[in-house]
Amino acid sequence: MMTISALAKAAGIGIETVRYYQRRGLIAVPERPEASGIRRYGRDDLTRLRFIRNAQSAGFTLEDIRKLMALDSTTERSSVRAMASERLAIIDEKLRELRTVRNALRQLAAECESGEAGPCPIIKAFERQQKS
Amino acid sequence: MMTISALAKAAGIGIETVRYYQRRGLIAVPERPEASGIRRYGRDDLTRLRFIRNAQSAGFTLEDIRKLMALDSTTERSSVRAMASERLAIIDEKLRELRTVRNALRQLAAECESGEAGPCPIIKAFERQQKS
DNA sequence: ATAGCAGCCGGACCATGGTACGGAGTCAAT
DNA sequence: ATTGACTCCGTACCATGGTCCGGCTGCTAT
Repeated sequence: MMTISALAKAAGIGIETVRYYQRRGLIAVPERPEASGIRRYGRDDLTRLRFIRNAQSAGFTLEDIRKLMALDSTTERSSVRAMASERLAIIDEKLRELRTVRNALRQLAAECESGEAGPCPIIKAFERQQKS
Repeated sequence: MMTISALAKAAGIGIETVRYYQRRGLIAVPERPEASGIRRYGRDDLTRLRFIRNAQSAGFTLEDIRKLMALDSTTERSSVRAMASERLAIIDEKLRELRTVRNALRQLAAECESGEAGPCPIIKAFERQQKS
């Protein structure tokens, strides 16, 4: 069991953020133990916080994440599948996009590297890979 | 030459967004032609708007983009290179992250697909690929 | 010449994801 | 038993990237 600051540190976020998640209903607010004002947190809380971080980098919003976690212990498989595959499609799209953009940037960096005369054609570099 | 609404439409954004970019100094506010109240926009403006969209999907903030465009016509090559390669590193990291996350989601979807008994282990699915 | 749709403009408002503040209570060490 | 560090809690504030509003002016067709 740990205090909120230990928890926040272990999860790599700020204390205020933990409290913010509590307010948003993403993590439970533990009971105060036996007439103490200080709440204690356990491994489960840490696991949930890590889940939140990972899900965030998957592009889920905090609201999505709240719903996902609510589904975790239910047998609502179809909802979970739906959210996962929807997000999967978005991620695949984002991956394609990022790869394209990376290539454009690489090109730009390369062209900017060679020769020292005149400006780098920044806007042009992006023009060449107009997407959609 | 076109009106603001034609410009916005061509760029795939809203009129208000165009005006917002003007306020932010990302695109110029054209002179009103000869005692008319209506400003006219040209291909250059469209090019700039498209550039903004592309740079945004590369993860540049509007402020970054403003700076980049300001550099476009200067000979400040080193600044451009610095911004490009910094962003490039971030994008590569993001790509790695997204790929990991995608695999976790795939796994989740797959496990959730097979069998209809019990809950899907959502939180667990992400746990397995704890990053950094 | 007048209706009615656009454009112009400043300022207010919005959602997301936090971050900071201040006053009060708690706890451990000196 | 007092100090100092930490906790709790509500509320306010912040940055980003827009979006909406209302009153005004301009333009065009009838």
